[in-house]
Amino acid sequence: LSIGEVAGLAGVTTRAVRHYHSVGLVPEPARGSSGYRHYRAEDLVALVRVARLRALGMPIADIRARIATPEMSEMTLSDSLRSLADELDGEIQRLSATRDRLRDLAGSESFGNPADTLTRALRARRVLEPEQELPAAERTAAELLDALHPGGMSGLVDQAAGLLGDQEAMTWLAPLIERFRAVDDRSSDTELEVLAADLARALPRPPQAAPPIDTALVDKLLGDRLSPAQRRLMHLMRRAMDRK
Amino acid sequence: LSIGEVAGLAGVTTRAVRHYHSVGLVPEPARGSSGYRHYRAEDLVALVRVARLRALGMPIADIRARIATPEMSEMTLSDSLRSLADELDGEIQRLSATRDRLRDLAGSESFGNPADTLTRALRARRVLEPEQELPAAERTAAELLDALHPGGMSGLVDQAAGLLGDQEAMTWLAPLIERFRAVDDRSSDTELEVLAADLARALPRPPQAAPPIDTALVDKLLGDRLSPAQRRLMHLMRRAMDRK
DNA sequence: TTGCTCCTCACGTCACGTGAGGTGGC
DNA sequence: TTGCTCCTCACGTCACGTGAGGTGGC
Repeated sequence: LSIGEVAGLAGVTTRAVRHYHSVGLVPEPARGSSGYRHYRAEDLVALVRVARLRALGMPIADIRARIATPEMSEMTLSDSLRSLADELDGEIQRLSATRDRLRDLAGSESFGNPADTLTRALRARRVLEPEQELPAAERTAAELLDALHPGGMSGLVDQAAGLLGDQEAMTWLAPLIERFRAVDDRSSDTELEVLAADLARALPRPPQAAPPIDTALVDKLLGDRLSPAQRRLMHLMRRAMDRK
Repeated sequence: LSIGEVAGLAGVTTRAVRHYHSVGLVPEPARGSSGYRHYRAEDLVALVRVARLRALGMPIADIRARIATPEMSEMTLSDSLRSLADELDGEIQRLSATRDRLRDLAGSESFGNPADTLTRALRARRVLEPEQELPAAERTAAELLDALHPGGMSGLVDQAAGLLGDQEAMTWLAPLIERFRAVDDRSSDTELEVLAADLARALPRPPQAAPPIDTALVDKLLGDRLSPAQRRLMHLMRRAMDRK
């Protein structure tokens, strides 16, 4: 038989057959005067054995080990088939989880647009007027928050939904947002400390679910984005939150 | 931020970050005097965007296409997420099927031992005596049949179970097997023709489920294994079966 | 001063796929 | 004589992993 014929019978390509020869999985058959490989029954049997295991997902190294020690008992073969099945179980679970998240994200319409997502959320809560846009600095902040939060902006919005949905909370949160936006270098230390304390009291403690992000990194990121006064305010707030 | 810091925040390795730079997925950030990359908020945002899509299984080429045309609508993004999910569905199905076959084979104890499987089957049907071994030539034939049959030897045995399990059939099948084994070069053409006709009448038509194997290939394989008389017998049988 | 992180090549991974350039077989 | 199959390099795939050999930063 020619290489194309045995390949067809084994259900693999000729390239795969040559590959198995080159790595020693299947011995080279005899050659004719033209250099063509001539396969006999044993050669086909050896090839099909390998092709079957490959089709089941067994790596070449494992197949080689099995061929090197043909006295390996059936028990051991059953065991390795079972362990391949177990590995597949794990992979199927991972893929299923990813698929479910993909379907969620495809339906949520908020993936990859953190600023728009936040704008919509704030408008729905009347923190922004229907036609009012988010200030540029806060759009950047939204993208950063989205990047740092494992669940992205929609996860953040979900997490903050309790606060944003609470009408009573909004009556005192809105003025705080105004005061935060008004901070500049002319704000006095006393003002900053009072605002920091007020904000720390008002804001919910971040749930431990989100892995803690090194505050030094956040500081580095925001360093060139905030005014010195805002940076001092953030530090005061963080200290106040930590004591909480 | 350093490359290690952004990599940690994005949940990837530093090598992956450099790779994204080298293929143009994430722009190179500014460098310090020491040659170190210095990442700012935008750089982190760009990196996390890519890392999220990669974690969802989107190929780099697709991510690049999406970045090249940022005006691509949310609809299109939802669509590609959905199509990724659909691809995963297919892969999950394939993996589940393979896993099930692995579990079957692990339990069947007959994978990879066609001759032993056939010996057991024949002993159970009393075609072989309990201690009688399969003749060497028939062991080879069993391995070849196993290799050529898509379901392997256990599939073949299952397929032949109806015939082997039928006590009445065995009463006339056993003598036919004896007559087949006795064929040699002294057998006359008439004898061969009669035996071929008898065998063709007795054997079940192979079910069409098994993909037909080119008879010329089988002939090549058996050419050096059978005596000329046996080859003639096979040809006569095949002709008789085809007419059936 | 000692680790630790960073830098840039550049080869390795895994199981073949895919030409490139040439020759034998029906 | 014309396709078709076969032959042997040898690079390509995919997304990085892994040293190798060297230097800056805390």
